[in-house]
Amino acid sequence: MADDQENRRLSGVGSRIRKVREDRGLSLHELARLSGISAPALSLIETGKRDLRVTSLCRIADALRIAAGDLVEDRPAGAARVSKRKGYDLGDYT
Amino acid sequence: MADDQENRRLSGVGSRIRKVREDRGLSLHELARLSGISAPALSLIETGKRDLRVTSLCRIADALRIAAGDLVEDRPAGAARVSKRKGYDLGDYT
DNA sequence: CCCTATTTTACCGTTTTCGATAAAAGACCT
DNA sequence: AGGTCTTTTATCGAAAACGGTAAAATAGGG
Repeated sequence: MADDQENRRLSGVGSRIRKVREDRGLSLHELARLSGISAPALSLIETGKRDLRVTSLCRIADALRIAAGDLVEDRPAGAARVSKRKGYDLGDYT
Repeated sequence: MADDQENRRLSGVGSRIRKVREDRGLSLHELARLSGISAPALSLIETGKRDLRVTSLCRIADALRIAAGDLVEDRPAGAARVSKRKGYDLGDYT
């Protein structure tokens, strides 16, 4: 762990959460009440210092009324999302 | 915990992982090697018995070459995804 | 400056993930 | 029947999440 790539992932998740929360005009304490996750824990999550569990992610997403998938990746609101794949052409997989 | 809604969520995540893995023709052991998550752990995850961490979800998604967000929610491959938002009109938030 | 609200950080105790390993259970084939 | 591959389940120990609480920072407003 302390992997650099994973840190970036968690930071991305955290900043996305923070962004939406601030858009909603919510404080950490309010989001804590809505999501059932304590404010200190939320702080760690939003700053990318905690590797949260999937159910926690979903609780936060529900509280923010956003799709949980939109928190784990940068997904421009109305993105087209074509080509998830059709005929899998994945390289080596060795 | 043992919340019913969360169990459904985890089951959904697990079955989505399993589906993609089988589409790729991978065994649990192979996915374990690709993702760095042990086969027993993967078994628990795919059967919805474990609340995995976000970084684990991402490692699995990377190994399967799929977007991590597509694992946490049912997102029909080429879905339009309109209207994630426009002007937030969320009800009470009390 | 003081006061208040918000956020961050630290500590503690409980719970849970996770890898490793092993064993049990299935599935499929000859 | 055996054999092999796959999946599930169990147990163990380490690491980490999480809530709670409390204490520091960090803002903003008067």
